[in-house]
Amino acid sequence: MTRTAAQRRAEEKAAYNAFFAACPSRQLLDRISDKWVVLVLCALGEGAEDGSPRTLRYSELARRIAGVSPKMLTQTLRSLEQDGLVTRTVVPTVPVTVSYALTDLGSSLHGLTRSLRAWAQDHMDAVLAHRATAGRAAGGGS
Amino acid sequence: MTRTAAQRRAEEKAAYNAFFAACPSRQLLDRISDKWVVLVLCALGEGAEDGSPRTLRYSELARRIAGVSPKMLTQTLRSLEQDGLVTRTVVPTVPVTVSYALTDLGSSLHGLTRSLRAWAQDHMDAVLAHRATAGRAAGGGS
DNA sequence: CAGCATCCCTTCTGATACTG
DNA sequence: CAGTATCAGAAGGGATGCTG
Repeated sequence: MTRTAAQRRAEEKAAYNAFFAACPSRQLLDRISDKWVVLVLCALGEGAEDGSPRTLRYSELARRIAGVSPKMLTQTLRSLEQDGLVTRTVVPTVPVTVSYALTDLGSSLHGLTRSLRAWAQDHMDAVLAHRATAGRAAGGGS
Repeated sequence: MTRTAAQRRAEEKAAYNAFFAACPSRQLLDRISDKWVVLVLCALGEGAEDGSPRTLRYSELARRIAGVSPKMLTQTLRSLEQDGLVTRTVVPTVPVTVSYALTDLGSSLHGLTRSLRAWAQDHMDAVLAHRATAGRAAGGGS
């Protein structure tokens, strides 16, 4: 059981492994593997590569991400805020104004979510084609 | 790259856009934004960059992805097979043997899932730190 | 070994309605 | 505008038992 400090450090460095059920990274993976998370990060990150924060208001996000209910949008934003991926800024104007923006951490994930969205759009036809042929290859079908 | 505004409009209109609720790519995005999908693709794709298919048996997958129930594993594999991301090969040995492997389509997504898993593992500490400070920011920290 | 079927509980998610 | 609260239905997901 005796381990050197170097060994222990190396172990801690590779400590997180999403293949392990008990690993916290599994939960994190579950969180970011979410339709709304991907779309929110995509919306907030679009056009922000140049460094401009691209802050979006709550209603702007809701408009951009068609079909999202206020509940899910709020829930998603809250979890992202808690995890340090987005910032929430409240401006106490008369009709209160709330704007959201990506943090550096969020930006680092945005690239992936954008690719994910792009993949879904780019390969939609291929998947659709496969679904159409699937199931009839086995001769099954009543 | 010179495109008229009309051409660009037509192109955007025709393309899949996950921001639209009715767009099929929204459903596809929802499908691939799944914990088990990510882990299965990660498991099947590991070490397959050189072209070796890296086929895994059902039980091997189950062992690798700790904590997955047979139900979820089968369900995930079926959906991936239907969408043309993995192939399912049955070898009629006495104890029947079933192996799974990524298709080209699946391989194209594997890079993203691997990055996703890596992101979760790499930024776990940062997220954990943020969660710890979240909520107590208003009352000062300890 | 590799599933499928079933039960059953939990979580998620989407309307709807209401508030500061 | 930017949420919050509540409810009901849908889906997720585990445990168990059973096949080929």
